[in-house]
Amino acid sequence: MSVTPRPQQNHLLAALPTEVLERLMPHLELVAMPLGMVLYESGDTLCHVYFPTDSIVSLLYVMENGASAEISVVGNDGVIGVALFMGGESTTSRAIVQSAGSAYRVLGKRFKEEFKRHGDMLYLMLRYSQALITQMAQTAVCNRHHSIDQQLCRWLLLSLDRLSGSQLAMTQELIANMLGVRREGVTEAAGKLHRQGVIDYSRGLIIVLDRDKLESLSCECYAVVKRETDRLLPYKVSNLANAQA
Amino acid sequence: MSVTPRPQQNHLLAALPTEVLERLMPHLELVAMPLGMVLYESGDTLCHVYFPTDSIVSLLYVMENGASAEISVVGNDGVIGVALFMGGESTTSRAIVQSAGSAYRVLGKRFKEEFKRHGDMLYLMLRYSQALITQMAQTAVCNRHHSIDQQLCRWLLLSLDRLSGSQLAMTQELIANMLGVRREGVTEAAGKLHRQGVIDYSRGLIIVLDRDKLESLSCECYAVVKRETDRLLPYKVSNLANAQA
DNA sequence: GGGGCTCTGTACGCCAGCGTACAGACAAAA
DNA sequence: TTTTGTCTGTACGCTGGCGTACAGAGCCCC
Repeated sequence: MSVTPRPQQNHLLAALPTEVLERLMPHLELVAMPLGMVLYESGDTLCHVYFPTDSIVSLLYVMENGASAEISVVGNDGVIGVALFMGGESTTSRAIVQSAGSAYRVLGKRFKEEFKRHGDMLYLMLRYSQALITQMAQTAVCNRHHSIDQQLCRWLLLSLDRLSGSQLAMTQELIANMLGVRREGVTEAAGKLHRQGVIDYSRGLIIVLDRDKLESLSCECYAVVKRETDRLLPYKVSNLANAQA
Repeated sequence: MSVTPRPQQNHLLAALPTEVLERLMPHLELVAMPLGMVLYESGDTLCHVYFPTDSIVSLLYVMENGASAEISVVGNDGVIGVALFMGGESTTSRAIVQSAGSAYRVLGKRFKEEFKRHGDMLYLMLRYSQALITQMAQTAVCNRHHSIDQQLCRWLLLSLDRLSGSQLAMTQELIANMLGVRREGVTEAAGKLHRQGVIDYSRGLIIVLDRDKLESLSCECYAVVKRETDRLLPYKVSNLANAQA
């Protein structure tokens, strides 16, 4: 537990050429990411970008009446704070830690310096942004067309992919907030999965027993996002500048 | 009708410094955009980027079973084909003309050359991309939480903003496809608006009579997207490079 | 051991939106 | 003028998810 995570646990950092990463390294600051921590609020001017190593962050939109909906989810596959290099400096959503862990962060200013060198970092970040866009688009589709049962499966899979192991510490209440549905709806959906032997859980700890079945019960949205993310960001993104040509 | 549209009718092109626009000008090709024209299909490799002058294009996700949902809408305020410069070269959505008109297009290759000069074009495109992201996020929220009545208002306003005048040529069937709901649902919602004197319509032509009321009947989503878009892309985006610093 | 808190399970009425079906209204074509 | 096709209106039963309410169950702390 007390092992210091390496920056390379984040796939984006790992995908950077070594010399770029070394340039960045002195500016990387390890931060603890406790559950519920708010990295930024809707409208806040971002001052850091975060690269999770083993934590998961949700981008959540909170409506005027307090209801919420998850827009996308970021783990060690991504970065929080794309608005910094997109030029907007802030977004209309909230970034909140959904699964505790750590992250490396960089001052936005430093980060933009590297970004502006117009090399691998820029192309990598743009590709990641497109993956994020895909995820948001699919969230919109899923919210329109799929049942809570299906969405819960999708959500569990998205989280699972960003964690090691097959457990996730998560209450039904929190999941309901993310999905933007009633807690009771999640209870029912989870109950069905339990009865089918797909998951096990109690008091905020969910254990996935049968991942394959989970995938088969999920809507197509999970697979679409995963396929596209893998396409855009293969494990080791090599020679980005060339790929861009 | 037969007046040739100017490139500057597109806000993004208009926002470019004159010397950049002049560099681009020889490569701009005017194309007619008839209703229903598909600019690209899910998975297609994009070869042009399109700058609408007076047409409107929907980014639509089509599911395996044929059901669809609009992800975002692009008019003379934007550009179709961000995936080209994001590096993915394709997307999971379809781009289809929702309102006939014209657009200027540029070969992706040419466009990327200018983009890579790393100047105003790049920053402008990134800012636009963030506006697009905001729109997608809000679509997801809206799909989750708001009634068809509210969504129809939002949709009409989004379209209206991208057209001159207060008419839109659009059947209820098409609107239903965009919103991802039943045609009958749109008929009912439109009927309510009609009875309240907000709109008038017949056989594919909708006339907005009371825009203020339309805004008041819409959910917050419209205003959120509009505010953020205006923030990111003020009418004349000046001195982009400095704004980025 | 008991009190309090959080998390989960269940129940009931309600309604928005769905699927389906069909009829009238209008327009262009024949 | 009739026909044909498109667009719009209405109806009916069904169900998924909502709002609300409350009860049991596990955990921590005093």
